Amino acid sequence: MCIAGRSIISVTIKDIAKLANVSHTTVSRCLNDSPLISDKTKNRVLKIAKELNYEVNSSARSLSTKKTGIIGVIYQQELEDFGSSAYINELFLELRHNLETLQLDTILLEAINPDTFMSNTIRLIRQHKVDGFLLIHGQISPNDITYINEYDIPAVQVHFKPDYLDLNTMDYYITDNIRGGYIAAKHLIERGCRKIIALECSPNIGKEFEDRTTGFKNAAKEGRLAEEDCMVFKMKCKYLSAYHFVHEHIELIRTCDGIFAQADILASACITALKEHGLRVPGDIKIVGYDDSFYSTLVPPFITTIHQPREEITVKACNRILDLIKTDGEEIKSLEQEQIEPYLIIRETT
Amino acid sequence: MCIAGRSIISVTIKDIAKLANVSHTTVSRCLNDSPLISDKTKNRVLKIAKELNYEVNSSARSLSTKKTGIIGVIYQQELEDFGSSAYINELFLELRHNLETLQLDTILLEAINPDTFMSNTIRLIRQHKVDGFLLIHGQISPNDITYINEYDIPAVQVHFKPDYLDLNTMDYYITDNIRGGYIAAKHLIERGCRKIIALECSPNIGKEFEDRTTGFKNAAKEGRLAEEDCMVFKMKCKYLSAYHFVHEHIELIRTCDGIFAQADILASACITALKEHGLRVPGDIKIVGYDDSFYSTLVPPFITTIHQPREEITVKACNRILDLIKTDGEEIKSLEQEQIEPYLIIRETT
DNA sequence: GTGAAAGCGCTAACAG
DNA sequence: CTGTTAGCGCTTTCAC
Repeated sequence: MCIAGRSIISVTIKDIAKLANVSHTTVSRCLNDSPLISDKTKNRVLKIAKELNYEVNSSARSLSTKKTGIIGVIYQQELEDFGSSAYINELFLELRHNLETLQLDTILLEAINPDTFMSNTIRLIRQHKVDGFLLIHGQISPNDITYINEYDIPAVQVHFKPDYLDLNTMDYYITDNIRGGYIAAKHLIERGCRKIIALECSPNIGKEFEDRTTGFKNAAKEGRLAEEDCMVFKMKCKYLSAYHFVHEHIELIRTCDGIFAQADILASACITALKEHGLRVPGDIKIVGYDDSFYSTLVPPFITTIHQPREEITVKACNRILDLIKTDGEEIKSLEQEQIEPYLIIRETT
Repeated sequence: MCIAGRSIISVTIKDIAKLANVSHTTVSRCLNDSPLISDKTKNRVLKIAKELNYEVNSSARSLSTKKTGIIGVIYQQELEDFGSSAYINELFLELRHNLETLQLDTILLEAINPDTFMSNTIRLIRQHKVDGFLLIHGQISPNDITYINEYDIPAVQVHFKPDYLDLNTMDYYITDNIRGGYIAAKHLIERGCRKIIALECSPNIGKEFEDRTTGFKNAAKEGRLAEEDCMVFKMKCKYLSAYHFVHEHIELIRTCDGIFAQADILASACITALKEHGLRVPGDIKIVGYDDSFYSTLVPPFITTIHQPREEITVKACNRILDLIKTDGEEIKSLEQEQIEPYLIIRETT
């Protein structure tokens, strides 16, 4: 099937114009649903467009509108380890999905090109390759942020909020980690725990884990646990770290009745290791995880955990970026900085 | 920092041309390292370009070259479950990384738009939004394949090879699953196993798992195992499936000395469940997994497994797609269809 | 309501 | 070796 000798793969508005006996300008207006055009011609043109299976040439449109319909999603290289970043990956897929719903395509990249060490963020902006950014990155470079702010590039920070920056100028949707830690500890205490260990992930990304510990301590104080009965241990967010921790501190752990693991993967490791020492969960010791990632329902007993409100975060972030792109700095946009509350999901480990 | 009153963010070749006292054509040639230009002007122009921090406007370039520098990577929606698709995700990140090394950006999408149920593949082609595709998808629609073939869109199938299609027209890099199954079983037999259970993942994507079973049986026959001593059980590729399987068939399993789990996650589940029944791995029963995903080194004992040659596959696929894009159907391209051999990694479960 | 014409930033054919 | 010119496909004034 060919139009004027050229394969159907590249139908242009001129082709449609010819068949509809109008100018290509009119076709363009029809396709963009301009109010200038009469319904009659609009319908006729759209029908032909459909018949020809027309799709806009996005380069051409971009060149003239300066919009690409593409969002750059920046992720953190170090999180490539899918084991310890299950939640981030779930987050990413949700973002991509939501963007698609909003008719936006997604370019995924690391902040830094691993070969040239140049900023991908800045490159994409200068190349006009994306309309904006979603940043799932706890340690984005200050340069990038400055650049984004200076040129007023639409961008929203998702999940992470780098604490080394003054982010007064950038939108973000993050979770309330203090609250999450608080809920977790409070739940343990309500279940009767009086001596609790918190497993804090380290290194800290932003203050994510530190905050969870803060919340944990707040609840402990509120529940009148003695200082020495709420201990905090830092470790890498890896299965083996928690696994070895349990083996190395088993005597201490035997004297405890609760563990707050700041990631489900750590909770899962604890359960396995405890089992090897003959300790029962939740009989001998109760455990609360964090994230509500797939780890929490991988092996029985399923893990009581803090649900990260990914649905809300991703939907809001995607809608927001779309807004920013559309208004494009016309109106002075107010800042959207929201901290969304996580909540407890009770399963079998408490 | 502004050039002619416009912010540095949009430096064009005309800006450079003015400063260098040449035509914009010359600038374009310099930037593209044309042999037509004298070294002297080339150096001068490039220096200025660098000073101005010039980056090409990719829409403009695309419009005129019909190349976008973007590859569409199509993944399978059902694989969103990161638990049971650890390997695919590792594969994807490697692909993205390699593409970036080749100066290609990556748009990630599902084959079908989940809202409109239209083909994303075809949309992107018609919109001229990508130069080609990498397909990590076992069940890509015949329509998409037909379209890709008909219009000669660069595309290479990675890891999967849909068996319902005549793929004589498309490049692919896949792994030899029959070989993988064979190696796994042979290793068990060499370690002294005489009664082995194979856990086959189902549903089958392509013939991936079926092939592994075929290889398994070949090795069993070669090792003179009795028919009834090499059993095959099908199950979902989920942790819990294998976990429950062990509990439900523990009496049978006690009579066995080897398990070939067709995914590391299944192997991991088996180990946990066996431990709960007091069976030791590898003492009482030996286990070989598949994929060499992060699951295989998550919990001790680390899993002996079949390494999927992801490095080779991804590098070859990315280089190939770049080739296809460059030559752009000029030369009649020969078909690249390679089946790459997986290999055994011995760890602690055998 | 519709069309003619200009322009987005780049590449490429053609001329010199 | 370099410049002039046209054109990629679309949107957007401006005129009618």
